[in-house]
Amino acid sequence: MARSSTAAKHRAGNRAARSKRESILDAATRVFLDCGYGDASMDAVAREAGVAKQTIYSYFDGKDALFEAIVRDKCDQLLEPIGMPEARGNDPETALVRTARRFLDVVLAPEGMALFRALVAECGRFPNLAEAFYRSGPLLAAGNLADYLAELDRKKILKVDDPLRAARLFFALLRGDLYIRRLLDLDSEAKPADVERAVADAVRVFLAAHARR
Amino acid sequence: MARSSTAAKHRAGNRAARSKRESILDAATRVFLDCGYGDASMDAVAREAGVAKQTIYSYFDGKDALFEAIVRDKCDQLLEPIGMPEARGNDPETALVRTARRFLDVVLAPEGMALFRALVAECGRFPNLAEAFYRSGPLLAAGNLADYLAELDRKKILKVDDPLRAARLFFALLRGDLYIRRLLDLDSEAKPADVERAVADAVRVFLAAHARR
DNA sequence: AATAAACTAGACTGGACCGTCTAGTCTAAT
DNA sequence: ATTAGACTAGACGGTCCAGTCTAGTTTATT
Repeated sequence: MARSSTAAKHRAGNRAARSKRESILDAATRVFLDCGYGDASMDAVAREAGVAKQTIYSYFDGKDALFEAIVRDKCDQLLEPIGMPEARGNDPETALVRTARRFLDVVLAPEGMALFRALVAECGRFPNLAEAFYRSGPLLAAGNLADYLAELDRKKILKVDDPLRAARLFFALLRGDLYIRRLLDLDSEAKPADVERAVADAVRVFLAAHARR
Repeated sequence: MARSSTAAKHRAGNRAARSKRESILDAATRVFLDCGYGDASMDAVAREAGVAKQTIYSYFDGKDALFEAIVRDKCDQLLEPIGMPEARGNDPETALVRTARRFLDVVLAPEGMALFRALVAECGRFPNLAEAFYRSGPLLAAGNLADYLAELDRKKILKVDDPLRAARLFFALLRGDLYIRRLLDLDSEAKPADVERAVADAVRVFLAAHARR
């Protein structure tokens, strides 16, 4: 273990190395999410990062590894707000509206969409990435909401027999027409008014279905 | 207009030419939907179709045109059952369950999923294909269901203020956890029991939200 | 049978791109 | 100043592939 390769040092991380690593990651994120894995070239990443191609290979093992790194990075970064449980006031409507808004803001945004499209496109090549995304995104979000719904059920505020299933249905309601159109890139951005309407619709239907009568 | 090229004759379509054209389309469908546009090679299509590569180019203008052709083909073919309006009995639950089942059978099936993944992956390169899919799939299906819901509202069986929005929400409910997991290829096939549960959940929530009280 | 069109097998061109290599430059520590 | 490690610019080998071309074979039509 006497040998200490360049790559190893980089992975450990000086200050300078970290910043170089990050600028590579930034550039790679732009290139990969813009072009997709197949059409992204390592030369383009190097150019975008203002770095020699060799430098990329001293920080990352290859194209696959770089792609994995940027996807995991963006997953952590984008899904963080979705993963956090919403403030649990006793007013379910407010909490649901906030949860829904936060979800759609991330999911419909250009970066979130590009990430998801890349994952869908490459799920055959990188099944582990798809799995990681699912766990830290949809699964975590549904779990958190389920906890809150269970609480509302205990307090007899709503009637929620199966909190996890209910949570998943709530997020499903949010993946409506707007979502499909964004996924197919038919709209380049979601208009805030449409987002607000999607939120309101989902909350209304959800509350109607789980009202205590 | 005296000239009659090979390609022109093929487009007009003998019987033999049509069958050759179809075997190319079949092979191309398999290759494109298996590998994705980028990783599919024309040599692979030729091999799979049992045809010389030149023959493909005498029937289609190039890789793009071939991809367009197979996507439009599969759209027409797969989305046909979704586009048809459901028998309109006066029992909304039965009609909704049937509609939901038909939708999920197509959408979750390997071919339907592969088509949609390809569209999502290539929507940047082929925006017109995404648009065509949207119109003959989600838009048509929602339109048909909306007509039925409007009828139910007129007959005072359900309360549906905005039939089109309601129809879209119904289909959104069907794109739940099962759908996301299939889209990311985390499950290779949907278990019938899970499909049936997704159908029942969606119908239950939808009816609760639109019940006449 | 003759002839033209359709088809096949495979070579070939031109280009893109991954990953490596070389030669030289910059930076920082001794 | 010297020296080692990090970085740059660009060339290069190898692979893959879209689309074309050639030469020969099959099919169908007259």
